[in-house]
Amino acid sequence: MTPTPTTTPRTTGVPPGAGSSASRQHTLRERNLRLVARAIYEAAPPPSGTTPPSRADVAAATGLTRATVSTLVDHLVAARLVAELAPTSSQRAGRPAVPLVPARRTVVGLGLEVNVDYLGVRALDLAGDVVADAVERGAFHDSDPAGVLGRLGALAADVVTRLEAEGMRVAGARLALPGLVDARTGELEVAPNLGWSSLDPVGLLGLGALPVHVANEAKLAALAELAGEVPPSFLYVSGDVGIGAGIVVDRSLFLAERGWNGEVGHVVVDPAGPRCSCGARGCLEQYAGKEAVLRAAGLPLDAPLGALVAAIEADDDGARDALHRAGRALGSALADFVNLTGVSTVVLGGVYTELEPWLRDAVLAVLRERVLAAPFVELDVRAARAGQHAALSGGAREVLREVVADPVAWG
Amino acid sequence: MTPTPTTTPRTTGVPPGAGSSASRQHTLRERNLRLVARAIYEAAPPPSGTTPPSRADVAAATGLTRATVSTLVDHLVAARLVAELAPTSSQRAGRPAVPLVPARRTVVGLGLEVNVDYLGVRALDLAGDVVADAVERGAFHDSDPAGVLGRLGALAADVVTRLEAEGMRVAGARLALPGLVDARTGELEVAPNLGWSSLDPVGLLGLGALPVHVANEAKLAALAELAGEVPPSFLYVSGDVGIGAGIVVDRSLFLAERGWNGEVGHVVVDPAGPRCSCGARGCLEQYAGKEAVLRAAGLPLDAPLGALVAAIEADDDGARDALHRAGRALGSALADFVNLTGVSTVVLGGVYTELEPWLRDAVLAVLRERVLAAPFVELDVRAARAGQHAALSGGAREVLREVVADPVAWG
DNA sequence: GCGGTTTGTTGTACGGATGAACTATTGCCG
DNA sequence: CGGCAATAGTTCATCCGTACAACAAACCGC
Repeated sequence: MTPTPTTTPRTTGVPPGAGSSASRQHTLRERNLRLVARAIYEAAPPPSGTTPPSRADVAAATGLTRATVSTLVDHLVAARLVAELAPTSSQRAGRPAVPLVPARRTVVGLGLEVNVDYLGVRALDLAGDVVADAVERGAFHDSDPAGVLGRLGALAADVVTRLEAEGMRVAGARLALPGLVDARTGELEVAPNLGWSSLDPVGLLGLGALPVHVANEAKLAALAELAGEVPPSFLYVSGDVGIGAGIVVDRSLFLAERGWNGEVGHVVVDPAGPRCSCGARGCLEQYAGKEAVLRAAGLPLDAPLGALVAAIEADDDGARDALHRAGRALGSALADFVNLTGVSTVVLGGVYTELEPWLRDAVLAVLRERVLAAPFVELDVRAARAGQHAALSGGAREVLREVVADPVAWG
Repeated sequence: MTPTPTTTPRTTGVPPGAGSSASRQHTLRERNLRLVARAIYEAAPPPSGTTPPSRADVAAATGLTRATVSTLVDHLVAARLVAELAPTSSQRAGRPAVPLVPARRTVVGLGLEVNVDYLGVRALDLAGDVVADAVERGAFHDSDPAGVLGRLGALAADVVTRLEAEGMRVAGARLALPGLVDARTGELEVAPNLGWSSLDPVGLLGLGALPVHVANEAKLAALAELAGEVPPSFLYVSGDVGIGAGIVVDRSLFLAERGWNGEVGHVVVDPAGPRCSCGARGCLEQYAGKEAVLRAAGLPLDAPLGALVAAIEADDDGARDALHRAGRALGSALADFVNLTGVSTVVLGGVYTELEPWLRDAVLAVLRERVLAAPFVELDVRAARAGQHAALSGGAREVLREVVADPVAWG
């Protein structure tokens, strides 16, 4: 009866993206390559006392045969993702093992960042070494996105050409921005402190073919903590003018929907409190934001953080008290955070890192009072350990994590 | 030099559980079996108008060859996980397809629950049909765990023997409890409304070899929503005396660390508010808990929910106002929840389901004010659709999800 | 009833992991 | 100093699961 006898698109009943994709033979190889790469990489950094693993060690750890591991490792070595050290004759009998370590200065990841008072580029190699670092101070409050991102792009391009001249391959880049970034599209919705909104930062960088992903600054900074010893899951809270957070679960970022989580700065501490820029009343930001703390301590809003530390160390009771009250408010909001996410470790980043000695007790005390599971878990509050401009390191690290997760793409 | 020449345990440098395990040939088959099973199962339920997929449809959807899909489907049919319908001669040319559907009454999952006023067992088959349902009312406030769980175990054992007599296999069970359950060990730390603490519920059930996992009631109830049409990620908030929640991300439960998340009942709404049983002040429970709402509406604390609904429908301004205020408080706590998790859909469960018509506007209004990403996402607040005793269905469903995820174990 | 069409099956080829040898290189001990 | 035990890494035949292509089966329309 239908006049058009064309092939009618049938409703098959199977939804299109139902689950992951089909596994073929080469999927197997990819997965095992990843397994071997991870075994080598995760063995490397913190317990530096131990010898790097050999092919046989990797075989034992992964459950693969020595034969299989051998061919896989050969691939990784050929791809310059893994390097062999000189066979160190151990004190044991038998043929000496060939230690396998992450390759140095072969493949690098790039971390980019624009924040209120600086922009920068950092490159890490697979061993975690900083092979390039370029930070420019500036005042980017209410700045021009095209100009600033163009400048950052030029800086990054310089770094890339220099590294490539030295024979390294740049695997990709992560751009950290202090705002709401759509984890799916990579577009920036709004960055209040920069005065930016609704733009595509990757295009403005002008970095050509280099794959660049964009993310929120606090979230990339959270990933930088993974370079050291941390529990597999933690909340990274970054204090600045605003207060952002990254949720790390099993060593990877929690990004439901579009990744707009961790907005701890606008958790209500007191509905009768002062009005916040977001329109609500009594947001945490009004108690524990950088400006709120400086004001409470009787310091000018543009005072450097060192001034606050100096005041405390000079036994300024006002300053100490300001931090104590900020810590209680922070604890209150973090109690909600912990109650809602079930993650029991809090890492204090941003300006909180330096202030941690005077914040920690108050935060922890409130957490102990208010977290329901407190009797059954070990609550932990600690300072971040990733150093200056953590988002740069975290971003670069994340690029390399992808390389290790899919070594085939880099063979 | 060491006096004992035994093999010294070497420090290999590779951490033991580094990543997943090795992929062998049969891993490939397992993964593809899962893929095929999912394609068939996910195609089945909601768009019932469409024809079930054929082998060729599954091949097209998964990217596998028709040949491969054929052998895999044959396995699933032999394992009685999938059934073939009669080849329906469609109106198209060509050999008629054999529609593939989830098998009925072959493998079933069991949902168990003990709550304050009832205990029950429910069995679902792979098609989602209820094949057994046994609920007993009771008053289990401050009850004896061994007695109550023993009774539930006996009830479950009856169901199991009856179903097995009919030729079905019981794949496992999930026990829902209104308290803090350790997602790793399955132990119950505390269930205030039952007066239980520090016990191993699985042992007290006495169900022998049947694999039973334990989980929080709200979390299993959340999973029941997946039977209908829901977004892949949502917050399920279950109102009762206490207020619990389940966080569903990409159609599976978010369970960081020990799964102690979603404690939205103790988010602070007002630090100057009334004291809560948890020790803090102004917890959401004091504003939007069942008893708080009844009290505010001028009803006795043990009044049935219907009384509140009746009062509202009789234009009782006090009752309507009580719900409006509860909705505002709920909205405030949920705004924190949404800001912290980034999940923008809220499903109202428990007593909130029935009250949703009078809660929704207030909740949504506060969310629109307070969620930072509100301008960029579609916030949604809706009533649960899973029906009575959702945790029973959610638990049973979860068992079956595991069966489908690893069909090899049931071949 | 015959070509066209779609479904499902059969046989061959190929890629990748395995396990059992085998080689390589050391320490230990007589 | 030479044989032996021990450990690391490699080689090769085999197995397993998927792809590809050809084929059989069952329908449509004309």
